Amino acid sequence: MGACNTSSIRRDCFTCQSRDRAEWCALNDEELRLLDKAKVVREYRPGEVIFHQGDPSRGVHCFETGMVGIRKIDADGNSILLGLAYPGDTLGYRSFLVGEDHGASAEALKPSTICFVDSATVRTLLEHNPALGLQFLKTVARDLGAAEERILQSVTLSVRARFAHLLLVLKDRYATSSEDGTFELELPLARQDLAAMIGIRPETMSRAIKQLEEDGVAYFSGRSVLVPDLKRLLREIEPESYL
Amino acid sequence: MGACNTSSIRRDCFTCQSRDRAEWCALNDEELRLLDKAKVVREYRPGEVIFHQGDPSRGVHCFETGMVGIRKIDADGNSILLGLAYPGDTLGYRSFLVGEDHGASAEALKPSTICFVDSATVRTLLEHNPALGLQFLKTVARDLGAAEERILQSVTLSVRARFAHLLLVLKDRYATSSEDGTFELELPLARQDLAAMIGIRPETMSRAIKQLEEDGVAYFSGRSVLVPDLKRLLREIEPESYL
DNA sequence: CGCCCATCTTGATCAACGTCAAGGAACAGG
DNA sequence: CCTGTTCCTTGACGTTGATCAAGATGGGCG
Repeated sequence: MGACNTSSIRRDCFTCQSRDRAEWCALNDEELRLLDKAKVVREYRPGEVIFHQGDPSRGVHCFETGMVGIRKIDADGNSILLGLAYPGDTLGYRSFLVGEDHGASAEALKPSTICFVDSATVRTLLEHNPALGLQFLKTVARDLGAAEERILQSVTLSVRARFAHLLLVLKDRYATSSEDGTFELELPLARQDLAAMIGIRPETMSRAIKQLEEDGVAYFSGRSVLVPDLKRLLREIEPESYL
Repeated sequence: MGACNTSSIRRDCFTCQSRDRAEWCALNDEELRLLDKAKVVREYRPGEVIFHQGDPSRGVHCFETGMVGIRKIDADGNSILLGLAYPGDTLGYRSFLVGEDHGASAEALKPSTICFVDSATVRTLLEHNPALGLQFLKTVARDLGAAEERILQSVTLSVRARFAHLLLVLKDRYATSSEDGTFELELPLARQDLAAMIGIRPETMSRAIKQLEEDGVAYFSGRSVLVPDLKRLLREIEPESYL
């Protein structure tokens, strides 16, 4: 699609708003030019897959706008959402770095614009600019920390506590008003996917929601959630508060 | 082994056998000299802690000989073994990279020799030699892949399947004979710690062991395990084999 | 040899979660 | 407006693994 790609507007790495949030902020003009020339932009509609688990890694994906989910499936067909990705994130960098096939799938959850950069280019940039590697190092180290935390939580915490935790994470990004402890939340995910985020069945998610409502911790209606008291929610993830 | 390196003998980074297995293989002589001068060697007895979860990161630890366990505890006191570390591994690099406190503890499980390298030195080396950063990048990316795999397994697989999986992992390092499908295994861990590796209680581990014995999959006696048929064990981690 | 202590095992019980099955709600397309 | 489809909820039930409480085992040491 040459110079144009969406509704006829030129997208390039220089004006990409996501760039400063990404690892690529380490690049200088010359390197950016290389990146810009190599990238292939593509729009994805909700449900479309950016790459499949098991596919060979051919490069990395630069997330420009939208929202995508990282999904991992095991041999039995059980799947969980490993996480959500947002503009500025780089997708599929892990498989690229270790030279393995993709260990998870990425699929658009909202309409998304994502650039693809082939392995050779990324490798050139990495060798050329050490700072880029250090940026990636920080990102992947952070991700690793989060993953390890999640391993612990998935074996020690109850569904209820894990769900409370998820709500708190989503709050930071999707809470509309957070004044006196009350806040409202517009969920970016369907029930199924909420369930997949914490590795449970949709039925169990329904019941967890019902319980939280019965206990007055949170009220759900469609995709919007009302939390009347942040402290009540926080108490859900605390150890038995012996007060 | 070069200058030798056991009790009361000079240890240096040049003759360290673990070096070529580690990220530090990227260093040249000059850099090695810097590392060698900065490092502080220390012996740890089983049970001794190298660093505690929550401690600020002051640098990284280079594993020379022995065996250590990485343990993570949550607010309720539940703990799991995130993994085992061996000579050649670098410990605590994650916290160092993101500049956070240690997210887990490291404790010696066997007598171990471990060098400490302060943050300033590592930072200098990283800035000085880009290849070192790329080495770390590979390591941490690999670890992240393993962690993500484990998240999925911990929520989808049964205790039995997770235990079978653990046995297979330990097999690669500790199996004595692996000829015709039969093999024997000398476990490096006590039951408690085996349990902690897959996030279950010791009681449950006992029962899992009993079950595997009743089904003829594996026989346990103290720390040695006899697996009469590898295929039987493999079948434990497969989806319901509709054969 | 016998004792102590830690570790491991066993049993009984219970809550949590998955599974199966059925019914309801929301929504797009005709 | 109806209809099919997908998603969500609810109920009944079974299984899994945690918990609590005793015992058993085994190794180090006097």
